[in-house]
Amino acid sequence: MDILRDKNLRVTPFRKEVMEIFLENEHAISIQDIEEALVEFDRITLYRTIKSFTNKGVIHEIVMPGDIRKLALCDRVCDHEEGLHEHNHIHFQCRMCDEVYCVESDELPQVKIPGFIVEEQEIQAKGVCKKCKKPS
Amino acid sequence: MDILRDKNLRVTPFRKEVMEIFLENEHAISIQDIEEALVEFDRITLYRTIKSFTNKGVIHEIVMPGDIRKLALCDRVCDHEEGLHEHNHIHFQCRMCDEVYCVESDELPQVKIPGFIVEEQEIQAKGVCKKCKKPS
DNA sequence: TAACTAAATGCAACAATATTGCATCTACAG
DNA sequence: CTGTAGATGCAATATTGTTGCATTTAGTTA
Repeated sequence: MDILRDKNLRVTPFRKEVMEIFLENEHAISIQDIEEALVEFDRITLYRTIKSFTNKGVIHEIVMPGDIRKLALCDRVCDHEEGLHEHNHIHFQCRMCDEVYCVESDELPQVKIPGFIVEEQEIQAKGVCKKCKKPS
Repeated sequence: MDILRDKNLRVTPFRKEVMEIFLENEHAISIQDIEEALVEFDRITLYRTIKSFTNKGVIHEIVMPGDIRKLALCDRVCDHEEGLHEHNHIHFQCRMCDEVYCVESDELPQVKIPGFIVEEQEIQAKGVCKKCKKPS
């Protein structure tokens, strides 16, 4: 739970539970996933916990086409500050298992749009994930 | 209103009004934008209208980081079927005016992820739009 | 280890957003 | 002009997220 302490977030039993859930999953999870994983909890506290985690850069929000909203730990693939996503960080959704993963791309070329100044870009990809490609 | 008729959607006064709003704006609009533009309306009908339009490919939904949900006409930049977005279609949000645009990129290279099969990709960009870059 | 304090929690109440069922109406095909 | 599938509008309800406030607690300091 040093992740929390490092970000100046108090380590409470509830926050530990929530962190466990994130650490157990290697893919991004939804708020519903968290709610289902918790045995007993207060919704308001959960929402505030998520907000704290997001503000401090412990987790980040992922929005995919089709109203899919997920959360994922930040330090897995990036080390962002205040919503900035650098590196070759891509959000990938598998069409077989539907899971969303934060992955790194080999190369991530900068997009150009005539007349527009592009400062940040985020790529969302769909296809088949590593697991579904070659089932264990 | 041939757009609607072509997609086998009945042309009703309400749908005409909604279409007008889409046609008046060259950027994507939110449900709230539509609600504000309508003088008097039934929310349920509006939601159902949006759902019909989306299902038939008249409009498409755009989800941007930060819980930003917008709607835009499809035929402007793409000719998709059932949520498939092909072409060099990019969703761009201006950090000055906050508007979201559907734009085309010069080139849009295919992203590669080791171990994953990438079939589709969508790019969300942020920066400064054409209008804010050089104010009229 | 005891006490303090800012941070976190949990309850109640609320606000905003979206959906379902059903009766009525209407666009448009024949 | 008429029939009917599709669209509308109302009521009721579900889902999702927020605010205020009193209470508790993590982590610091004495």
